[in-house]
Amino acid sequence: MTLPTVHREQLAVDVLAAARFLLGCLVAADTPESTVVVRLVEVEAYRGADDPAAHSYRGRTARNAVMFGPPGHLYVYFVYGMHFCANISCLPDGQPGAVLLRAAEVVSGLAAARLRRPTARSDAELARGPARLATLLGLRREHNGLDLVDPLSPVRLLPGDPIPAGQIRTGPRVGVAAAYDRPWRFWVDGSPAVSAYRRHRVAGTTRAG
DNA sequence: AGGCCGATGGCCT
DNA sequence: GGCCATCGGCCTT
Repeated sequence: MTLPTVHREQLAVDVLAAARFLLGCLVAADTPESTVVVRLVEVEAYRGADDPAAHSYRGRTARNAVMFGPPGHLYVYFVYGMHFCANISCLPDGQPGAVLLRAAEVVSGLAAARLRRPTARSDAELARGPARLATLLGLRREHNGLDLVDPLSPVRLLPGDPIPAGQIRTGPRVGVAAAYDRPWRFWVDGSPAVSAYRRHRVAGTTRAG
């Protein structure tokens, strides 16, 4: 028998189409004890070529190199000195783009998930927010570049039940200052795991001393 | 329910 | 040196 798989060419598409495609897909992450599986319910699209908010907008660097590579790979970055966030590369090899994984619902491995996110006060909070989701899946620097389409990978992207188009909502990306009005955030209407919209923090509020 | 703020380090100018 | 694709705690409505 063969397990259902996501095909790389399904991600070799524009970031907006890839974002819609990824809603409802599953991500499976192995732990030593078990496997945690989540269902994606909120994502954001970032396109290197013409999107000032994308990490790849100003060209290729060591950090954003995965965004320029083949689709279906994990782009993990470190932000605010303490959090990791995870993206899936898309667009054909050579064209920079990625979809940020913002929120998910736990499908299986709930006990392991709760251990990884002990501060969550409800199961809906386990993976509500990109850093929380990365923590739940155990994603860190060493997972950067991982091939999510490889069935032998410790973190895998799997197809889920498709989300009916009428259940997909769009709006501006959370916490993004550049190109703040682009409705490139996509989420599943009614999911309790979808994070609330927050505008980016206004500049000039940090104090010296 | 929503705003404000501190923590904390890598990346880029 | 400033800016972050954030979170959690504390405060005010």
